[in-house]
Amino acid sequence: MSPTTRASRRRRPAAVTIHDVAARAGVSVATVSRVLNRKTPVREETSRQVLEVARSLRYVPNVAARSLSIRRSHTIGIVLPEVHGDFFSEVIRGIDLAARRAGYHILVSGSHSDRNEMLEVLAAMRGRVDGLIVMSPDVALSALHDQLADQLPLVLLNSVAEGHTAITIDNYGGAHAMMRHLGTLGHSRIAFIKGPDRNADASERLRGYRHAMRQIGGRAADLEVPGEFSEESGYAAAGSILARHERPTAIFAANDAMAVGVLSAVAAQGLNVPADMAVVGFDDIPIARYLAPPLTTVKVDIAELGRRSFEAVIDRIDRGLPDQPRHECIPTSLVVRQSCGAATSLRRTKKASGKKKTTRQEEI
Amino acid sequence: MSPTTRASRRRRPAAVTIHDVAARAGVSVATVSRVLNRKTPVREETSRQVLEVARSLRYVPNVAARSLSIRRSHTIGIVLPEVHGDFFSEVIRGIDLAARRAGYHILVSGSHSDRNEMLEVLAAMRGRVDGLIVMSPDVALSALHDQLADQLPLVLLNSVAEGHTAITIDNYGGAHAMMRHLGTLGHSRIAFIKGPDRNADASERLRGYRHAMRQIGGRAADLEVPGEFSEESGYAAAGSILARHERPTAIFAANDAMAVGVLSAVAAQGLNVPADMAVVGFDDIPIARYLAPPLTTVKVDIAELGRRSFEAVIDRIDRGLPDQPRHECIPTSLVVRQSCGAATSLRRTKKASGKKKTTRQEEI
DNA sequence: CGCCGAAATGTAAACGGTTACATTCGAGAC
DNA sequence: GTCTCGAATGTAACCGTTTACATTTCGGCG
Repeated sequence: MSPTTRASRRRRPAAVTIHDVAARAGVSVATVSRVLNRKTPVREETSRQVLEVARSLRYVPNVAARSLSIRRSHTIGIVLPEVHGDFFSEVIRGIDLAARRAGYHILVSGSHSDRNEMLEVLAAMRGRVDGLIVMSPDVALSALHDQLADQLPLVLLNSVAEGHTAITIDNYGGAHAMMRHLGTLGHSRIAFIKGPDRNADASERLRGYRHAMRQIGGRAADLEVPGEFSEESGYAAAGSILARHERPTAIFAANDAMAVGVLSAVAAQGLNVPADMAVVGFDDIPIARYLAPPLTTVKVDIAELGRRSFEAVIDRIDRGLPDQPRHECIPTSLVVRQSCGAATSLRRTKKASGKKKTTRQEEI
Repeated sequence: MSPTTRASRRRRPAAVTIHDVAARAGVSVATVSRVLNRKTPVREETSRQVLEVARSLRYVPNVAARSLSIRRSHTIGIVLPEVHGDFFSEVIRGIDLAARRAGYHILVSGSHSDRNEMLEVLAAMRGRVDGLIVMSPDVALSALHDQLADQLPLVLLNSVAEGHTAITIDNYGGAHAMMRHLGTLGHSRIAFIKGPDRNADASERLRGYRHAMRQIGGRAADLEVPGEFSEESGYAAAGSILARHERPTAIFAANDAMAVGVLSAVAAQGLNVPADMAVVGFDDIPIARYLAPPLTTVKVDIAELGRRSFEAVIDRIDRGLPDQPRHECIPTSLVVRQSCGAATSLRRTKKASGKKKTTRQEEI
């Protein structure tokens, strides 16, 4: 029974397989496989021959068969709360870029911060991916332990949990630096619009705010207002802040989306930013510089976050898992624009370049 | 040789397979498979038994093996110019939602509108996906014909090409409706900031603008300014428009990102929107309503675009390809806010609900 | 000229499912 | 009790690779 005999036995037009290539090139499938995977010595001559036949036949290896055999899918799974929005899509982009270079694919799914949905997604990815990048700022990871415990290399994004490798943003440092900046400008009654209660980023930013407030000597608690990271919640929060009898002089929104809402609310009351009220955010979303006035904020290199997390999974995949969990922290930088009322000369401050945590950059 | 004998022969901890389940449940692998796939009659009793064992063993079918056997990956590929940004990430979200419901996964990659990169991505997806959703507003699809021609079900997003099913947005209708609206408000010297030259969306929007200008009687050509769909290019374009000696009374940016730049530029010149200059955009990105002043724009249901395109691929996958290419068009709706200077009473106009093309909705 | 060992290649057994086909089971008809 | 026939289940081939192990090839050497 020649190798070609069983071509197109069942459904479909039948694709060309490694057997077809082998037959046509007059060698065995093993040789073809070796040539294609650059393994073990194959005579130059044979190699060229095989390659040529493969190309002429438009042979494309069947990934399923390959995966089944080598037990690798060359795909990594990404589970995020959402798959849209400035932040998440930028993370995806960062990962995609790195993955592509490494010959990997990405499988993306949003969990909507819902425990069951998350479990579902995780279950569905099982077996499809060689590693997992999970971001779950809201859902307690312990709840997912069962699914995550299986021996898949895992990297946590912006959330920490014992025993797992994690990559996070320096939320605390960023918030703290922003507060120092506001302090420098003379502000001390600084209101803070918080993010969702159990969101890890949000609570770190809050921690930075509180710590700085304590240093400044303000009573932070009175000035904290709840928010949900949405423009709408920022708008609402600003409303409540502006209504205070002892009005703060600055508003620090825990993310830019809320800052956008704040700007809108402040303008709606006929007040001027930054003259009547300084407004700052966190994230440096693309439109931040185009707001009126341009928003002072904390810049986060999100794509880098994605890139690093990919490197981390790959690392664990490649050397088998048994290395201990690491924890990386991506530095942030202050971007001073006009909404904070700072003099707007172009100036760039870098502390001893290199391992700086939070750099500061001012722009026009 | 009992089925369990060959467990863990090669690498890795060895996962539990269908054979293990079969052995433990005292049935054959065929029966297990049938139970799990709800195929052909299996006795209620047996079924329960198998299900129980499977659960207790935490059995998860190996997708690679399954794919290899049934020649389906239950995954569809998505190729977009970029994977981040408001528009693209929203498309991904729409597709993800629909896909998840149907038990499908998505494989995403960005092409950066580069021909070679696109070919690469397409090649890498071959065999991994059951169908493709491709958006390539810039790259001529003919260049990709070779890769696309293979028998994979394909749906084009926002671009049309002979012989392919396509889903597009009613860019023409949306732009035209916006122009009618501006006309109603008394504008006739309306500048238009175009999108990238060979971008399909951009040229349709331009077509809508031109057609409307002809009806209004203006000489459109003078008033068209190049743009690149970025905030920055909008800013620059606005600058050149404002410098004209016979200044237009309104600026229509081909997308919201550019409109953001325009607002910023107009403000920078100390002019007021809409009093001195009406500004409108296209897309209705999330922050549009929070801009100062809130932006009048054309709303596009992007998630819906994603959803529909998914339905379309699935359709073709399920019934085998041989149905003729369809072409669907997603309607748009006018969102009147304040940047156009219209009276801002809340009013909602719907023409005979149902197959309306462009609806108009005004809001506070 | 036969022998040796390394290099090159071939053979066939996995990988873990699905499913065509064969087999067994069991209830009702006679 | 036997026969019949559909329902339930089992057997094993097949999906297309990779790769351990077996086999062949071949250049040099005694």
